[in-house]
This record gives sequence, structure tokens and C-alpha cells, in this order.
Amino acid sequence: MTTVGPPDSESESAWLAAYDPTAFTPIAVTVDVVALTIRRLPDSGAKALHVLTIRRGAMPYEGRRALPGGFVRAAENEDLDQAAVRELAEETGLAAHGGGESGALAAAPLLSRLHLEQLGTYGTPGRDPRMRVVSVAYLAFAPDLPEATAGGDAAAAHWVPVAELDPGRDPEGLAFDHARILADGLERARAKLEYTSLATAFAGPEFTVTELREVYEAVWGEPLHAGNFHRKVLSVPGFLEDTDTTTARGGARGGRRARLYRAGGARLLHPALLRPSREETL
Amino acid sequence: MTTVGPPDSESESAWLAAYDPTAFTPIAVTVDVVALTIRRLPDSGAKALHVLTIRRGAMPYEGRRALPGGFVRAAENEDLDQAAVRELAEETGLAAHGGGESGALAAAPLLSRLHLEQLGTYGTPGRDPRMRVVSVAYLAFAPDLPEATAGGDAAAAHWVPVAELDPGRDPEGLAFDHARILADGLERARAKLEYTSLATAFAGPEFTVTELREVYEAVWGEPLHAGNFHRKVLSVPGFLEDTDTTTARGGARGGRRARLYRAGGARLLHPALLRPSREETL
DNA sequence: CTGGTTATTCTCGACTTGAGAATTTCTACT
DNA sequence: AGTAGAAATTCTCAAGTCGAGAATAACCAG
Repeated sequence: MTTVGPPDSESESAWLAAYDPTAFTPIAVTVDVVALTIRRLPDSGAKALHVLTIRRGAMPYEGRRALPGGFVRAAENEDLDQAAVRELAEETGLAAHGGGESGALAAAPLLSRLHLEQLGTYGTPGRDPRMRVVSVAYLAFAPDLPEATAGGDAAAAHWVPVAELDPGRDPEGLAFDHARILADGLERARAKLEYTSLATAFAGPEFTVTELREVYEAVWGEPLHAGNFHRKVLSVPGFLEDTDTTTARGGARGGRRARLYRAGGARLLHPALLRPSREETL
Repeated sequence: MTTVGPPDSESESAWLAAYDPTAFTPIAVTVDVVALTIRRLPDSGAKALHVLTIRRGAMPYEGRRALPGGFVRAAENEDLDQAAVRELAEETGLAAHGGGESGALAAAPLLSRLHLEQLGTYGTPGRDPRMRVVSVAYLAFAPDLPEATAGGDAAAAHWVPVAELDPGRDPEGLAFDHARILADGLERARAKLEYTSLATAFAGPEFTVTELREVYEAVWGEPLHAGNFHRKVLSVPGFLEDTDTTTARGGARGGRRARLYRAGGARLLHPALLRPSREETL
């Protein structure tokens, strides 16, 4: 019930239990961010889903990769969402400097088109070997971001193809329970692409249907039928808004110019775009 | 990144920021539970969605209704999920006594068929007037539970029809930001009924298609076409499993006996059962 | 002007849906 | 026993959606 502490607790009512002194064993509250973007693979040139990771500079898990994150600044009355944006900005180096810390997403110019949402909270005792830590995880989507890194100060920060972190392909794995958090974030992202217009958050302000399809293919990790995809996205009311313009040129190797669209007002997709395959999980 | 505290922080790296002393302004961590069940309305006899509320016995918001909840017992190494189950058990009086606190849902016998999932975390500064509180909210579904109340100790606990708490119909509203949490919980519940087999968690071990439909109608708050609903649920693979038995009697005023089913293994519904109406929100 | 490339539109058969209605099986009451 | 009304289950049918596989259209390089 969110009641708190010793004050006004002389009642012998049930609430006495809640005012138990054990409640005051300190618990640290942090935020971790699963930041996703779509970029081209250096080699194949294909578009793939990438996640932002940093390299830990201290024990425990020193040298291990981890999700960016850090303490919620309680003393500064920082909101959870604000903390997530701040950590992301600091870690990516994007607008880490100068930016006022007023309106959440407004702080960092380069992070302006960012979509941010809470993913879940992880607080199992022992997840951090040093003390009890409850971490609120956030999921962030952004259009192709620059080689983040160099967060002004942070240890190496890099966009890593999520495929590389797949348990089995990744020898050491992420620090703490971050592999689990990442997995939850990916599943959430894949699911939200089905019934929300979130995919447009990965694209620029104007994009082609093919680019949008590539977003879906990168996140879902499977090819989609171009024709049917085209028909489908244009039939969902409010999903795409025609700009009446086309790309300046066709493909590098020839080909028709593609029509440009911008995100329409709809937030929910009706009917939804369902993944061809999916597993029986929950 | 879930890193913590002073120890091993003599590095001048970026992490220094994370080790900022301000991080140690205490933050209290609590759990709040949105517990839902379906019961008959005392008057009309119709089935309606109810939420468990308690009456606050202390300031602030003394006398106001609130969601059950309380501190996470850090000193006892209590997991967040455990804390939610414990609070629910204490508040409902169901198995508040004796029960070991081992396996989460196993503690309280009467709560055994309970479905529990994390809803979200609410930590806006000022949501509790006394101190900084970060509350992890949980959503719980259970089949028709007894008139909970009398949690051994708790101030009056009651199942309240959610319609009664609707902003506008409810003069005072819930304490803290609990109205918001409840709203989020309801939306989540309504959404999950669409694409998961969660509805069966509101029904007994064996139920009829009509009872299942009543669950959907109570949660969604709108009538469904009986015939189409029947066809639909039976066509989703793994949703319902035939028991080859029927109810002992038809309806009180006559009528055919209904076939009994139990929940099948499926957790996700394919294809989904979509709400007839829905708003454009996210 | 030509061949290869990319975008967009069509076709068609298999399903799925919503509405409305028919059937089947019961209970209560003459 | 026989009948009316109730509740569960099954059907019908037209409209909409989907996946596969083309067919068209518009472009680029040479």
C-alpha cells in the first residue's frame, strides 16, 4: 500500500506490520536500459538489431559487458524515467553535456526521437553480489544512432548485434542478470511490433515501406513477404501517412523510386501484424 | 548497470558517477497488489470484476481506500514476488497464518490457483508525501475468492466492483497514485485476455464455455456473441481441454447441461480473441 | 535502347469473422 | 406424459483477411 516508515505508527492496527523496522535495511534502486537500434552490419551490410552495451570498469564482473545504467538520484528528486534517459545520454555521449534535465526525452537533442518505456523490475536477492539492489529496467528504441561510445567518460560503450550476445554464441555473457533483462526486452520489442506502431520509432522521420519492412525483419529475425507486407501496412488505418514524395533515386543497382511515408497518428495497429512464426511461451 | 556503492570504487572511470554519494539518500521499496477476481454483484446477481482494497488506518490518506501492499523485507532477503504474495495473503487473511514462505505461490493454500505477474514500478518523487518510495506493482488474478477481509490484522479489506472505483463515480478515489496503478492493471488484464489463456485463471479447475465467456464479459465490460465465442475458443489449439463430462444440471430455469472443460496447455492464444471495441491508446 | 533491379499491385484459393438463426437437450409446470 | 421456455451448441452465409505466387511499373547503368 505504499505506506512508509515509523511516523504516525502508534496504531496497533494491521499496519503495524508494515512499519516493521526491518523495512529499513537499505535497498539500492538503479535503472538499467536496454537500448535498441537498427544498424547495418559492418561486413554483410545487412540491417540488424543492435543493443547498447558498456564494458564494466570495476569489480564485480570487471571487463564484462553490461547494460548501461546506474543509480536513481534520490537526493535530486529524480524520476525513474529521467534517470533512464540520463544514464542513456551519459553512456552514449549524446548530449551528455549541457542539456537541461527538464522534460524527460527533451534533454538530449540527438535522443529526441527516442521511444522509452518501462520493461520490468528485477530485485532478486543476490543479483548483485554486494548488496540488495532493485533495478528498474527500461526499453529504448531509436533510429540508427551514431557509434554511441565515448560517453564523455564511460568505459567503452558499443552497439553490439544482439545475435552476438545469444546465449551459446557468447562465451562470457553479460554481467549480473543482464542477459535475462536483455532477453525480456527483446521479447517485448518483438511483441510490440506486432500490435503497435513502434516500428516507426526505429525509422527516420520519413521512410519507405521497404525500410519499415527491414525494421520488422531485423527485429523479428525473419524475412517477410514484401507484397503482403506492403498491402498490410497500408491497409491499417493511421499507421502510415503518405508524403506524396518519393526517394530521390531508385536503388544503387537500379530500380523504381520508393514512395515516402511518415508515421501516422495511430499507436495501436488494427488489425495487428502477426509474426509468421512464434513460440509457445509466456 | 546495477553497479552499487562505495566498495571498489577507486577507479576514476565513468563509473565514478554511479558511485555518487547522493545515491545513498534512502529509497523505500514497497510492493502494491492489484488483485482481481470475478464475483456476483450482491444485487443484480450479475458477474462483475472486483478488486481487493483495504481501508487505510493511518495518515496520510487515513480512512481512504488503497491497494494492499507493503514493504519488501530486505532484511529477510525477500524476493519481490514473495513480498507480493505475502502482502496479499496477509491482507486477504487467506493462509496468513502458519504458511511457510518458501515457494512463492505455494504459501497460501487458498491462493494456490493464483496467477501473479509484475505490472510496473511507480517511483515518481512525491507520490508518497513522507519520503521517496518506489513501489513495484503486481497484478493478481484468482477464481472467485471468499469475502477476503479480516486479514488476521488488516484494517477492513474488501472486494469492490471496479465499476465503483471509476473516476467520476468514486467521490474520494484511492490513496496515493493507486487509481493510476489500478487503471494500468485493468488495461493490462483486458489486453492479456485477448492473447493469452489467462481467463482460465479466473475460473475454477473445470468450467463451461459460458462461464468462460462471462469472465471475458466481466473483464471487458461488454457482451459477446455466445455462438461465435463458442466456436472461437474451441478452435484455438490448446486453449480448452474437454473433460467428457457435463454439469450435473442445466440452468435453474431450465436449459441444456453444459459441457465441462479444463484449461489446456496453451499459454498464448492463436489466433487471438479480440475485443469488439477498443480505444486508440497505448 | 536493353537487361537487371526494386517498388507496387493483382489474383486466387483457404480461412476467419460477425450476425442471425436453427437445433438439441433440459427444467418447471400443467 | 406433454408443453413452454431456457440455455448450450451448431449452422449458414456474406464480407473480410491472409499467404503464395505472379504481373506491372518505374528506374539505373551502360
